[in-house]
Amino acid sequence: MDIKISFPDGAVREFAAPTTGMAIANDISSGLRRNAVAVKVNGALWDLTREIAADAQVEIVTRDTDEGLEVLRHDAAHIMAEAVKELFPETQVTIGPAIEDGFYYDFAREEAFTPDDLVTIETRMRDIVRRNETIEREIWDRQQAIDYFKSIGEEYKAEIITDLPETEELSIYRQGEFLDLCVGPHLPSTGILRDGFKLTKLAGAYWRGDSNNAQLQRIYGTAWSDKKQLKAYLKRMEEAEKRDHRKLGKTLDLFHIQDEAPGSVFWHPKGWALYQVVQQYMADRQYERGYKEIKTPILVDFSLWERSGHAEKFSDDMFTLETDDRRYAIKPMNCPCHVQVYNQGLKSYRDLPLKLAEFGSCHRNEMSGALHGIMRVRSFVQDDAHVFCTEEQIQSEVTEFIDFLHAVYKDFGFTEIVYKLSTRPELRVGDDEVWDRSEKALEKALNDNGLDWDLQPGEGAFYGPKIEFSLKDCIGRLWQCGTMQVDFSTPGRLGAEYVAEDGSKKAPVMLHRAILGSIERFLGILIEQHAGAMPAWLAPQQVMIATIVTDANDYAEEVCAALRAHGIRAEVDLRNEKIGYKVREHSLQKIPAILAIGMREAEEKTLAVRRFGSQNQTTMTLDDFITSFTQEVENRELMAATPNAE
RNA sequence: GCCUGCAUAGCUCAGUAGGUAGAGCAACUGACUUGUAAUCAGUAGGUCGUUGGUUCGAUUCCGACUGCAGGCUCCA
Repeated sequence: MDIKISFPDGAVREFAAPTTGMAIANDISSGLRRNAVAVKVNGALWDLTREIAADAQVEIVTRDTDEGLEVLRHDAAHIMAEAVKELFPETQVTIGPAIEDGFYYDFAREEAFTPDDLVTIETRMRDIVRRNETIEREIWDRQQAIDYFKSIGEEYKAEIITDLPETEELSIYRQGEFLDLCVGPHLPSTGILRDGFKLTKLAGAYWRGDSNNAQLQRIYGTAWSDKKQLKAYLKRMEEAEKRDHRKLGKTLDLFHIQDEAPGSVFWHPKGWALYQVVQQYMADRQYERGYKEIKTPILVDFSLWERSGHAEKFSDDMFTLETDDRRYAIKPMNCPCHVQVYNQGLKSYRDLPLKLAEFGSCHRNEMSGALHGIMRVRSFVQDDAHVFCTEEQIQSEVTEFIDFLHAVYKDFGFTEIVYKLSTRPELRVGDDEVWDRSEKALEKALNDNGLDWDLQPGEGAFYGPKIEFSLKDCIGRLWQCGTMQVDFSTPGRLGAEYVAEDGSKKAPVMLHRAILGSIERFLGILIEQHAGAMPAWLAPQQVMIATIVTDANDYAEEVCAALRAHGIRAEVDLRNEKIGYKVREHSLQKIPAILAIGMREAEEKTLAVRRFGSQNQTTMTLDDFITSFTQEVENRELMAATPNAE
């Protein structure tokens, strides 16, 4: 009997039933068969060797596609597990998925793996690939599977199966002596993985992601369709690490952190200049959009935190101190203080929405292992603001905020933003009906803006749902920056109210929101985004005036004074060095414009302008330079447009 | 906080099978007055993260602590 197989290009061909993905690929071309790793049957990923017995829509998945790579990476994880079981039979295997760029597998073993073990394991993996073991899919009975894994000491696997829904079909993949529970699909044999993989790092990971559980040993690896792709990836990572903000913070002399103040930043003149540009920019944009900037205390009596609910939920993260028989907390958040400002004087519905903003200095006693450069610190400043509004105003305020955030991120050059919506957790305050409305409001705002977003069920704050806006660092790690949180609880707890149209007193809704998140974290991402070469409007030092001969010093000073008078951040380099030396040094410092001044320029009252990223020089008058550079800064241009961008 | 690893000059790094360390750049001094990514010569610079132990002797071996890196957990 023949079955009809239709392909993505619309073609339909008949095959004798049953057939397989492998047979179909082979029938199309030997090249396709060689590159095939799986097959999509009516949209579901299947093993190449699995029988196709009825008419179907079929697509061969090749090794260089995203889905193909996922299969390869998943197989790499299984092959690693097989290698580990061969080398260290006392080890229990747990789970091992494919992840972005690679894979990992979590192992339970008394003894710790060493970096040397990684080399041994990788070598054994290559043996297994060379053996080209057949990988077979088997359907097992639930109890049989539990008994089997228990019998070989794989308690974790048995636990996984026990927790699977009864209805689930149990597929077990067999490769050589190694059997693993897995939904698949997998390669027909281990040899197909080839040699585009490498084990990268060793880490601890909690069983089922819960820090109350046992800690397992996780081995990470990366895997690609071939060795060339692997090398390209390793090269990419190496290049990306050059953009690390911690490295650039040092070489560009922006900031440092030292042992005596872990998680707190010492800002150097150039770093602080950048910091202030960003903060002032934010202050101006907020002013334009009707925010009122305030400043509240850092040290506040602990009782306020008890009333706000922070003491209960946050006390582990709070720094506290006792003096004169009073207990204080160093604020970890600004919200309770903002409510105190709101509470001064009677508010009417006509005052809403009231937007109170603060560059609030917060301190949180983050766990030592969580600290990371200036991205995750213990002392940071939030571009925090609280919008006090009525329930009816939530929707428009959230929409307005997303628009605001986009405008800001665009100015800084960020285009890739990851959106997440976190909804009601189990432990929460407020009626479900109110939660329904606020979650809907956030969801609608995301959808109205046509954004792709991920749902994080149960991840919301106890007082309300939130949207998280995350940006990626140089190696693709995600950092939450912006946030929008709906809060029905805090205003009531802290006695905030307004007089409504009907004369009754009501508690306002509070929207906690930040765009940069923390200025420290945002600057870290910003530095990595631009690889330290900041656009003119952000560059801490915008212009360096470098003299060629000492006789040009006076003119150089004159130029510097004129630039500074126009608000341009300029310095002079009068050192007795060759121009080539100065150009090299200031280029390495990634200064947007170097103005070289020799006798020619001094006599003609001109400048030789060299922009960062270009080898060219353009001679122009001081006035022309000031005009064009000022324009570039005012427009917040991301790329040097004039005078000689490459 | 947990797991693994790391800590040598201002920076980037080398080194010691246990006998108190070296390079390049930077700094300082002198010469050179220079035209777009490193001018030459000389000088100086280190309790080898802190702290216990083993040893005749520890920067090196072992332990603790602190910090950092990667990951987990947690978060802006």
